[in-house]
Amino acid sequence: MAENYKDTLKLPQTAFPMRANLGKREPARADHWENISLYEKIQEKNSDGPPFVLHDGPPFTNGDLHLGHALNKTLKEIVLSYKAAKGYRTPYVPGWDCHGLPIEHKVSKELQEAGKSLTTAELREKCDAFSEHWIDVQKRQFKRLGVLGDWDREYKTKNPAYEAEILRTLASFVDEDLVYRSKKPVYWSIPCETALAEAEIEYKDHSSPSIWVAFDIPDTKRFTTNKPVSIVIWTTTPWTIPANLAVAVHPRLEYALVDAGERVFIVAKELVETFVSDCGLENGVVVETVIGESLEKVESRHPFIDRASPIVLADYVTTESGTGCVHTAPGHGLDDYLTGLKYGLDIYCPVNDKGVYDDDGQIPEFLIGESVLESDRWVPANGKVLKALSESGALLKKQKITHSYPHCWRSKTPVVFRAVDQWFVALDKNGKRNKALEAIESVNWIPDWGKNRIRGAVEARPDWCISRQRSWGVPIPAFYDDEGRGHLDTNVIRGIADKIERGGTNIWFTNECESLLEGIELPDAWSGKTLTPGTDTLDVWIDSGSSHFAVLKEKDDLTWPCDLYLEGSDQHRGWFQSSLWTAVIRSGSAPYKNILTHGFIVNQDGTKLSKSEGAMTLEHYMDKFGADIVRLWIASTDFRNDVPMGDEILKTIGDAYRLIRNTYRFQISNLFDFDFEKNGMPVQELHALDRWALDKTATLASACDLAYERYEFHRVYQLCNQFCSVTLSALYHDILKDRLYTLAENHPLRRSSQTAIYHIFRTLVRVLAPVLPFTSDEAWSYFISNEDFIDEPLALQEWPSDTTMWSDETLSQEFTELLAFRDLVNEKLEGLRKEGAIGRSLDAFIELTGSDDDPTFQLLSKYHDFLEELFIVSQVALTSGSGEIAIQVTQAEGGRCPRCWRWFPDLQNGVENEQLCPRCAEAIL
RNA sequence: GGUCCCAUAGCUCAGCUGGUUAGAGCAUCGUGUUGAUAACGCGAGGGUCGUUGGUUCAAGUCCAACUGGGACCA
Repeated sequence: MAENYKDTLKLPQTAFPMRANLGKREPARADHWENISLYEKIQEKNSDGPPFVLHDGPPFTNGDLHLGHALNKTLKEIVLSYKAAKGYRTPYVPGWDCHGLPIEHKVSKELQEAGKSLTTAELREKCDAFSEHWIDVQKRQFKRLGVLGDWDREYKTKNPAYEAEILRTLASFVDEDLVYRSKKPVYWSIPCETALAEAEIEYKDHSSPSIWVAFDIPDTKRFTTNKPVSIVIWTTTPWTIPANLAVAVHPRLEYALVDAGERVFIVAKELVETFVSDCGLENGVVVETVIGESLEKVESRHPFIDRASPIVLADYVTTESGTGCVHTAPGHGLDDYLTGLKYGLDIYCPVNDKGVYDDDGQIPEFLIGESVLESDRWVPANGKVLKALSESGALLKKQKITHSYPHCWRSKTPVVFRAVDQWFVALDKNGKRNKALEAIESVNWIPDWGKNRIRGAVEARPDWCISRQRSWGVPIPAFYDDEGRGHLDTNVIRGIADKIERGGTNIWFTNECESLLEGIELPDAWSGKTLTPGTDTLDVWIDSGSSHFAVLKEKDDLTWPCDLYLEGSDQHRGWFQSSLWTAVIRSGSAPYKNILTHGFIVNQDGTKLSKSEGAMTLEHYMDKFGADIVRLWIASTDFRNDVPMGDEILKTIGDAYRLIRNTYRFQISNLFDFDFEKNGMPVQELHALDRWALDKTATLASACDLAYERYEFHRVYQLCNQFCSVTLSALYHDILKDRLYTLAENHPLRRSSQTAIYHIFRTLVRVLAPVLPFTSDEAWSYFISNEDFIDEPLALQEWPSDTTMWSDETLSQEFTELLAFRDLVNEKLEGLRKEGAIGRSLDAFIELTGSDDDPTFQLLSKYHDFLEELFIVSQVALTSGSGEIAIQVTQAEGGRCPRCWRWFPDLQNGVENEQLCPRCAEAIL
């Protein structure tokens, strides 16, 4: 019976499951790797290899990982895994970015909702715990993703030793005399007496006065009119008028002089009509127009303070509302501030922490002590300013306006914008900016446009504001005297850094001044002063920007500069830049040799990920699809551009994954009775088909090698995908089935093919391991011992090196031709199949007629004995003739061998009287 | 609004320094097989290379503008 013959076949056997069940099974493998200290073993294996140091950009520790994290970390992992396979020593110290507003904000909010109010030190404890919690979570999720690293030596920006290094970076800035104190406007909550960050602002509707104010221009001779001329501004914050230092116009806008009878007003030409009607100047007539540019530096006078208010140019001026002439108070607006810097204006802010006007010698007496806190009712400051404007004849019109206005998230009151003293780093001093630009040149930027991007960022960056009025960060060890002047000293910073290294930054918030400074030599200039420690913290970009000092220079096995930073392209302005500045200032050169950037995850249609999709955690994807699927998806895209994600893409990746998995499985299962030591054959002795397959494998390995080298992982994906589906599944494996299943166990052809499969598997699994570590390692375990886990995981295997010996150019060309001919045969077979004459190709007989002079026919003749296998048919006859090669396909005649299913002319075909073909008869002896 | 980046079949990618009818895999459709079987084979259809101009004997490939998308900044 036929079934009995099936039992005599060498059918594939393996315990390697067809169904991956990755979501469930991967965690065990990740655990296994950890249990056997795989990372350490890899390091040990390559301990004498050349170093390749990738410095990890630390993720922020405030939530579950999402796909963006996976993208970044997987790319790093692929690089390192490949480099390790190539014999490089690849120490990898993962890091965590712990300080910062989002955490402080979240924690504060929770405390507020619980009705608790804590001291700064207590708040910081909570932030620390919050951050620590997410470090644990994220670490677990990264390990689940298959990220191998030195997790025991991870770095945290909140570690005391790290914090000390941050302060030493600051000290190096002070050494170079780059740090200075100046004002800059920030959002300010008056009831809370604190600065607010963008994230702490809530926008709500608010009713404000809306006023038109005329600033007289004394020099009327420059205009054709001889009436008094005023330039008109429009504002909704009357209380900032006392701080007005300029009026901004757009350089390329046209401005009109509107004659309203007794006076002439300047407003943007486009807005004349609305201005005239808003201010009820019915008789207004345009008598002259000038271009904005020509008004630059023309002097106007402050309406009630004896002070010039020059006209300045600014690109941000629009004609969407107002008059096209913008009231400019550098101490009360960011645009105004930048314009102020540009024109060398004072960053003037007469409003103190409590939101009232200080007596600074300029503020009119009637305003001193008045609060500028906005409310929907009477605001004393606004009222008195309006009164003064009105009395001086500058107030053309006032009305109420309701608009969206920033409010404090905590006190729910309107916030003000006010300049407060900040610490800055002068970036142009001592040629630092040029140094930074030079350092950029020494770095290899991938893709190359990255250089332009960071160059633009470095060139355009204003002086670095490094102070924040926050709690969850590294304190700036500045001391303030009785007059409020801030003092920073390099010795003191270093002394404090040493203390913080031992006791953590909390000492700054808990210890008394004396104990902080105890044992530290103070500069002479500080003597005799009563000092108070400041409460500002450092910009967190100094935190992460100091990582190369705190990590690369602190650990002996790492290098400074390192070989590679690999982050999203947004870091050109962020971490790449902050790291560059700290390195250039403190060490004179860039901390990295190569910068590789990736794009961002977008929807399949190319649009930004919506909130709900973006909020989907990495764990969700790993549980549902598997880490290897996530990783394969990442490898499948050209990550230098946007990385699309969607259901269709996930499905495609799933299909590609199954193709690879089944390829592994087919190979493993057909080696069940193969022992390379005993049954392996020398490559030269292998059958041509097998040598061809090895040639293809060699090509694949070298192409993938190059692709990895160039960080073009999508090429690895494409190459392997095509290799599995075309070279193997459709050709090599399909042809091999007959040999492997039906020939006698030790038949040379069978062993030849098994030898090739053995080599191919070892190569393929190694090539794909950086992308698919779980599945590749799983397959490797089954390949080695037919068990799920082994002690020598795949990651300890070297990159395949014997592949170059498999190349065979002549054979490759011959096969290219044979395979092209095979396509023609297949077309014919399909025709016969459509007619219903045959089912499987094995049912066919092929007669080829061609000229003996025809090179293709000669080639076919050379491989005559192999053609049946190549075409997977029962018989192939070659007949000499003339002209083009004719392909005659007919149904095979005679009988079908019940064991191998091939047809033989002299075989009886009948269930009753079964008869085997000679080959099979021999095989089952 | 500014700077930078991207744009080739339904999807993911090739297409080098411009040169014959633009390629691959997957997906789709049809079909065979049931000895890789929640697997595998065979065949077929599918793109005016985002749009519009320009340079050139010749452009997916160079230039410009525009459109759409993304990153950063404002």
